Amino acid sequence: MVRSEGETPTLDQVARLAGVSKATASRALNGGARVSPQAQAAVDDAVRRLGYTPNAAARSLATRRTGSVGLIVPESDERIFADPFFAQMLHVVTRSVKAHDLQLVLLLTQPGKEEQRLMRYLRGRFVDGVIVTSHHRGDRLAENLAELGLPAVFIGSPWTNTDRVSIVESDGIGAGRQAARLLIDRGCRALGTIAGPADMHAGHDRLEGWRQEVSEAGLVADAVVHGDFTEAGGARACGVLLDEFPGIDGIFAASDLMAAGAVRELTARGRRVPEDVALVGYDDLGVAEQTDPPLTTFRNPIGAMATEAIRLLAQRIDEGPGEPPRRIVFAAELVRRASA
Amino acid sequence: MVRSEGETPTLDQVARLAGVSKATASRALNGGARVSPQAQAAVDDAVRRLGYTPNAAARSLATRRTGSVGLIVPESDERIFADPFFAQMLHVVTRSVKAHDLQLVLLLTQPGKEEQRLMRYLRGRFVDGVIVTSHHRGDRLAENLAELGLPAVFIGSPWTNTDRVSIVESDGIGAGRQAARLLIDRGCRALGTIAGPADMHAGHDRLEGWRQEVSEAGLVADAVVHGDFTEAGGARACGVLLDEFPGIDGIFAASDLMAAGAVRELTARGRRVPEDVALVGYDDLGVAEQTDPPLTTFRNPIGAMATEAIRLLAQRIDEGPGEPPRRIVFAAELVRRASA
DNA sequence: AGTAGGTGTGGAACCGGTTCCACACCTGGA
DNA sequence: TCCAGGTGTGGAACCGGTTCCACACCTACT
Repeated sequence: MVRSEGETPTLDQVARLAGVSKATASRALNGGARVSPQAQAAVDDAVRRLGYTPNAAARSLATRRTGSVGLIVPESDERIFADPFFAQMLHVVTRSVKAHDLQLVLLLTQPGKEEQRLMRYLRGRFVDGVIVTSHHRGDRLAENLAELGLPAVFIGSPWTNTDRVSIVESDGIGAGRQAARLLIDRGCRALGTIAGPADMHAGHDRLEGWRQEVSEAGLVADAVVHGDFTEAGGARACGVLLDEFPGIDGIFAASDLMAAGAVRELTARGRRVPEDVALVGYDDLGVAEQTDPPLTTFRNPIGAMATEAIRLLAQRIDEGPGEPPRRIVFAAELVRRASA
Repeated sequence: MVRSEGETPTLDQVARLAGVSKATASRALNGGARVSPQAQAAVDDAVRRLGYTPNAAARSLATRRTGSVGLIVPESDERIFADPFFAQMLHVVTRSVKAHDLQLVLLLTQPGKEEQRLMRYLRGRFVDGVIVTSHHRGDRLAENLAELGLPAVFIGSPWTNTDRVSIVESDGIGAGRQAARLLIDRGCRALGTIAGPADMHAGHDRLEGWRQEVSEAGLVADAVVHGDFTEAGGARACGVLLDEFPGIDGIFAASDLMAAGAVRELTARGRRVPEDVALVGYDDLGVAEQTDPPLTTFRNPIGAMATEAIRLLAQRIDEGPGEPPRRIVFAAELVRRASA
């Protein structure tokens, strides 16, 4: 390389070295429309010799694009690192984002807190758009993002402003119904559920579907305890269920981590799974295979959701705010193992 | 707010609304040196009424600062999400970075691969500096970063160019020695170790320390099997150790995850821990407490390392390349539990 | 031969901030 | 009274790209 260490070459230097104008050099860099083969070659060569890379800030300023998107996760640290859901989510989002040649900026915030700070950041246009996952009832993110006019896609529905942002989600109602149906079909008559946190939409839907199916089958659907999506919380909730409804013989837990806690609690109390109590989980992200017995559960389609979310976001960023927000629902596929 | 939805206000509009020049408005925004109280108040008011936030790209272009730093993790996906080390690292780095009012850009790459793409990104000056963790032997990151002149701090030493970048690490040699000493003191005479991957410096140091202490005690230090820092790999490595050195009575594993695998393998083969084989791990990030028996291990000081790394990085970004790179070593504290 | 239309090209404006510098004004000390 | 020195202020240059537009040139068709 020609340039000396430390100082970064500019487009101006490239253009001079190639013997063309900045305008032509710029065009040559970006696809080469309206550039002669000779000019293109000269620029390519100059770029190589100088080791040139466009300055991100300057390009952003001119194009009004940054080429990066934010992943907003309004969740407490413990949950983020204990729940494979987030690891997996981060994984698939990272991969999808890479496929669109975008950069990912991770924006972890405490739920409810720091929202001002976050909005200030977003208003600065550091990112072209955002993916929001794990949205809670109290957050005003959907509203704030819509007002800001920043392209946003929610993975998992927010509680309000659902018509102002794009949403990609899994069919929690359907999963809840299927779980209940499965337990009923295998002969369970005293059903209970360990639901997700009441302030999260995903858990709410699974509970709602379960309720519907149980009621329609003519059974009572009042054995409901809310957990916090952690294993310990699942064990606790399971304990409460057993105390209040001793005859319980079938449980739907809204996440595998909570189901794993339930297995532990049931085993500790001498109940066999599935003989005494059948158990259905949700997520299938590794945990379900490692419990004893392995869990019958639903495969949370987060790979598909993330891919679709990024696609939607990239499209929205490219096309501008013309199109109305979209909502896409993926079915969660039942995976039968031994627990029910 | 006065402005209409969608369009972002500029400094020019703020200045006009406040009745001052752009220059004065800019000064008022940044600390207010050389600004009269009246002008300051007028600008503050205009900012509030317009809901103004400075445009990141424009500011970056002018100041040659972006206000964000990258976290480079050259590691395969499986390991990143299976090993609590990374979760914890991400957690503490996120927190430290926030304290310095910086933004974190997560840069996950496959080890060895994609380095060109990464360097192109860094040359674009999207970030002011980088933290590198989990460096492998084949990577040329240290060299490339040094040449680029981008402030960089490695958590865990790279293999080469150690004098051209700043390094924060834990004392692997000391830990290896201590582990060996502990096993020897409790009466073990046939020692083995499940070392880390041969291409990672952290594992190398722990092995080296162990070797030194074992040799100095007049014992043979040839029972060495390399694992891959995963649980399955630990179990496998333990199996190999037991096959080749049946009389083994003390093992040092370079990570708790591998130690957990070793516990599983030992138990499966009917060896009691610690009665038949004593076991020492490394990391103490949650896993060590959950094995049966809980692991005697070393507390990997990643909180302290991350804090220090960010401090060093922020300082280097502020002061420019004047100061020479620094190297800081933290001791890993022994945590005694039941396995040794 | 004359013109319509396409192709390369470079000058210059522009994106939205920061900062250098010149200048006006005010204060206090000689 | 004069001047040195400090304080606010605004004009203008600058950061490093992209893109609009005018223009020159060349081809092909009427």
